[in-house]
Amino acid sequence: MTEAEKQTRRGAEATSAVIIQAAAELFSARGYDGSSTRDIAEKAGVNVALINRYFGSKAGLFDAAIVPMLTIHGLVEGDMAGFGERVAAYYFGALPDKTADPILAVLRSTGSAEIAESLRATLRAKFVDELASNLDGHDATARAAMIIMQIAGVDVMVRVLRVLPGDEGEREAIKDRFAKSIQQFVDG
Amino acid sequence: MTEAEKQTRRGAEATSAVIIQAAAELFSARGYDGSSTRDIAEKAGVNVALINRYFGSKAGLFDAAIVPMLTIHGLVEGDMAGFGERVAAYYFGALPDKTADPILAVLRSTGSAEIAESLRATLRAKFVDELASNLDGHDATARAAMIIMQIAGVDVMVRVLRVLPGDEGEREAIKDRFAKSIQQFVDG
DNA sequence: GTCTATATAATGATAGAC
DNA sequence: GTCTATCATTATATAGAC
Repeated sequence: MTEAEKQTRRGAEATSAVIIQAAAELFSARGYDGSSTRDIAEKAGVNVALINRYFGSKAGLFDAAIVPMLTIHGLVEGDMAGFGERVAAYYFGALPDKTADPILAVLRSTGSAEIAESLRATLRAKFVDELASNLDGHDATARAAMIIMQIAGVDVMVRVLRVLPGDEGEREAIKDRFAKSIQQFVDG
Repeated sequence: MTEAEKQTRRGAEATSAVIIQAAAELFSARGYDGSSTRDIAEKAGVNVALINRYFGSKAGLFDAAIVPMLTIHGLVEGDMAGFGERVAAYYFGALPDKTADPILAVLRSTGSAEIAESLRATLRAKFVDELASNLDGHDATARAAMIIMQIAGVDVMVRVLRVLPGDEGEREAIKDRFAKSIQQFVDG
């Protein structure tokens, strides 16, 4: 390996990718304020300076790593008659503890005014409006809003704060009610 | 005023009180990570050093300023038949932009692992269990959990992220559905 | 393309004078 | 009881060598 190769062995694209992956995981786990650029760089195995080189700023990295992942495609694909059950199974099932979850990243970053402000339009379009377009019948937007609010609520209480559920019996009871509560807004 | 009085004109109790008031407002507006002890001290009109003098640490101040305010007494007092309407009116009404709101403080502080961890038991007792004790019929805990999750969801989407509602018509439509959705878990 | 070194600023916390 | 002064740490971001 030549001296030049030592500094070229990954390439801009691959380096961006590993930074984005590390950022997505850290932002998900600790939120925006809780994730330092140093920690992200270390996790990615790159030099700190490269974060600003490729993304301009920490906020720019959040935009690149989290915003494009904000989607509900995984939830709305499939029969909408099983939507409530599907969402309930996701939140009250095995709980994968995914290494990167953009919704967790957003909910853990609500303390940053900069992030919250920049996300408003994106969340509206990618969540509320996108879901509404998958709902038949009237008042689709209000019904989509109710569903998104409930998903945000369960995410905060179950995954971020982990206040719920208390035990296994409670988990089943809440899961059942949650599925029905979501589904009623899908149905009308 | 003597030299001694210059350094005694408020007293420990009053000084603690103004610090707590300033902290409650700043933590509510910017969350834990977003509120520096210097900003809190400045807002309170006291010296920074007094924060550690009286509360030991920034976390100790959060405990003193936010945790005792975490209660749903204001919501559960009154006829439970009107609970859903009451909560909906609160979140979709004039929106007071209260200067201090402990729930906002918590939701904006979820990025801090230290805070989230220390709040778990308190939130469980003061919100879920407290509300459950105000519900008649079976499965009170699961129903209380559903209500708390929906309140957390509306708080995040409406007050913290302000993704909803889009306009006035939407506000009314969501408010109506939200009130009914809450009330159904009060009724059984 | 990647690094070292550093600028600059802010943080939480403490010691000790008054 | 309150202050000044400061410590020690950490943060984001940039300049410039290689």
